Amino acid sequence: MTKPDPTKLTRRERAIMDILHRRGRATAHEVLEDLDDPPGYSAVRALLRLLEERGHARHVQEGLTYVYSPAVSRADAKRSALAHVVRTFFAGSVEQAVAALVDSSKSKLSREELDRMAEHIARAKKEGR
Amino acid sequence: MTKPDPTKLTRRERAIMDILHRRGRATAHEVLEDLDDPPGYSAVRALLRLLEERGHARHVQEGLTYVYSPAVSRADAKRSALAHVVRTFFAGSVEQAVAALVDSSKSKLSREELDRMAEHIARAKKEGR
DNA sequence: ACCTACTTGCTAAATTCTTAGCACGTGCGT
DNA sequence: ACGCACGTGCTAAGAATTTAGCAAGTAGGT
Repeated sequence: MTKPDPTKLTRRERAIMDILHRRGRATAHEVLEDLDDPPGYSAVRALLRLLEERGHARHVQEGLTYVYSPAVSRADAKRSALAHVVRTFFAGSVEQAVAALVDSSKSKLSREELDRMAEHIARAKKEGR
Repeated sequence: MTKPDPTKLTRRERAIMDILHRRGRATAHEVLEDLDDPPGYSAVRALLRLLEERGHARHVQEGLTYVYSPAVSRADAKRSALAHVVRTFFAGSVEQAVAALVDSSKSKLSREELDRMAEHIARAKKEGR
């Protein structure tokens, strides 16, 4: 089982994989809907087939149509996406990334969310002892 | 001034922009060093020229050689990279992203870092009142 | 049973990326 | 002043991608 490397994806492939990750699962039509600058329907189908062939996506047949989803677990995808951003833009510092995340949407964060984050960090502190 | 859209980058272009962001500034040779699966030197130079032409990068001449850097401010780049990941993998929830970030490297985070994060959140809570 | 509306697979052409190579310019050591 | 080592710009060929279109199959309504 060779793990698919997301950095080797083509531009369109990347766009499609993002949609798959965002929605969890999607048909060719749904992917098409979400694409910026959308190509034809056949093009989307061809790309989905390719992605599956290369191990980035899977599909399940539902009635007559294929429903695609990412081949890697959501958890792994999250981890590696975050790791990449942290490494690329924050010199590997998780602390800085968290700070930026909080600042970037300070106004949109409810008191409850902030409390839960604080709690989460407190818990990490305990465990890490 | 139309802002360059990072999602429209080609695979190699993306790889190069990541290096530029990571290093802040780099010559063609440095970019080449950092590339996985490196192409020829001319290829790198050509790509850098293209990136500049399309507004993704700039260069400064230093002695005889060009030193490239990303065209957008580091702050903007961070913001949009994070926003993209949060939207794609965390259904827009900053809280979940922060949790994943903390969990993903629990063991590597020092007590001091955790304290500073907690402090940062506390401050956000105050301001948001 | 047939027609319509939908699906998929596949092929091959069009477009876009990617690359190497050549021409030329600049600074430095001899 | 010359030659060498290094830089850039450009062009055009090669590789890879993206795309549309056609053939065929399935379900459902009439």
